Amino acid sequence: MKRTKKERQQLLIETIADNPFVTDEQLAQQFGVSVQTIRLDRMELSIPELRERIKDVASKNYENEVKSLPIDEVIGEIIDIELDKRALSIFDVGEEHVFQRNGIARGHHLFAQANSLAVAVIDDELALTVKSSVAFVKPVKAGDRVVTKAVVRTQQTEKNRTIIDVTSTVNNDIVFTGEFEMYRTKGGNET
Amino acid sequence: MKRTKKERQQLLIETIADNPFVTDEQLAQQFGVSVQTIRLDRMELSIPELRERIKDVASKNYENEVKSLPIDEVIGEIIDIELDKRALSIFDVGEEHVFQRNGIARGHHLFAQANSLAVAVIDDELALTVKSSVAFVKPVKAGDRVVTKAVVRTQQTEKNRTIIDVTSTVNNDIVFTGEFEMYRTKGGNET
DNA sequence: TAAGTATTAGCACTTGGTACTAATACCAAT
DNA sequence: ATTGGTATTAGTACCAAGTGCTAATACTTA
Repeated sequence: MKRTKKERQQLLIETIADNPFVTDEQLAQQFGVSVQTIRLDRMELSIPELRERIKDVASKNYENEVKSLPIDEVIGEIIDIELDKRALSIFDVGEEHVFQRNGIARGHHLFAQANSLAVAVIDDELALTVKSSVAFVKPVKAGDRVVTKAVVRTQQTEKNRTIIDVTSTVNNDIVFTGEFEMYRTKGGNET
Repeated sequence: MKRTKKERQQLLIETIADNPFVTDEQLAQQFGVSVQTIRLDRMELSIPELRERIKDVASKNYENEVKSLPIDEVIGEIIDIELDKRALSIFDVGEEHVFQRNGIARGHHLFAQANSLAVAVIDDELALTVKSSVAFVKPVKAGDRVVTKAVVRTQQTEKNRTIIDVTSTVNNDIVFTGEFEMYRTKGGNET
């Protein structure tokens, strides 16, 4: 037994906070108690039911969501895209993206923006990064607006592979360049 | 009547895109048709039901908020480190790190773990990634535990530069390799 | 007028719950 | 041991917002 209702309820709070998408049934199993117990716990703690929790999360986002991500799964905001040709995204660097010590953006955020864009520009159901070479040319600071451009290379090295050149700039200064070799399911030069 | 199914369906798409929180019943009323008609329309257009739509919005948020790339100093947990020599971290891949479509981890999470580790292993106040070449050798799935090892190359190419080789494995299978060229303020071969 | 599409109706069933009642278990104190 | 109080479990009826299916009706148009 997990000992004392109290402990269980504490755990319940944390579990749900951590993942609001969990059902009573899953919780019951996880804690080795009945579904009813979970329900009672939720009532005592006034934790709403799954659907309400989800709705909360959804509507919370929804307020600032409309502009944030028209296209799924992208770091940064895509502002222009021509599938299989080029794409452009912007990413505003915040305090949370930089090293406290020196205020310089962590490389992986720039990489993430570039990688996301490379995935997005490919007109395919499945695109995966196979290899990539990148250079962090100049430091990027909090407050900078990084404009990233991905250009699909026309000639293909081999079937199912596409090379994408990515360049990121801040105020027209190049801060990052990268070459991404992507795998795709469909060929990628016809259709 | 709103004329032609087609027009109604177009409107339906827009209405739902604009506000995913609307029920079939509300839509039916708004368009002056029956609930069944709305359902048929949704099916033809493959628009999911209210709850699914909300869940989508919610999880989209959830990803952007919590997981896109956590602010944390290090992506993954460092379990062993010898400064300027080697470091080891583990990273448990969750549903939130993968493409919904195919369950494969997004490249930038693996990159982030590797990059973080490369930064961490350097015994310096300031370490920045200058260049990096990486290869995503095998797909990583949700539930996988990625063990990443960073090894500092002994010979230096030039002053203030250090090369780090990073290898990530899942169950001893290599899934990712990378070479990171790091900038550091202090020399880097003494002390 | 007959065929074909579009629309509506109705019913059984599903998920993940609420609300409520009743039974049982457990632990302690008198 | 009996009583009491809390904790837990079980079971029922019900709800929202659907899916899936069948069948009937309406609208159009050749």
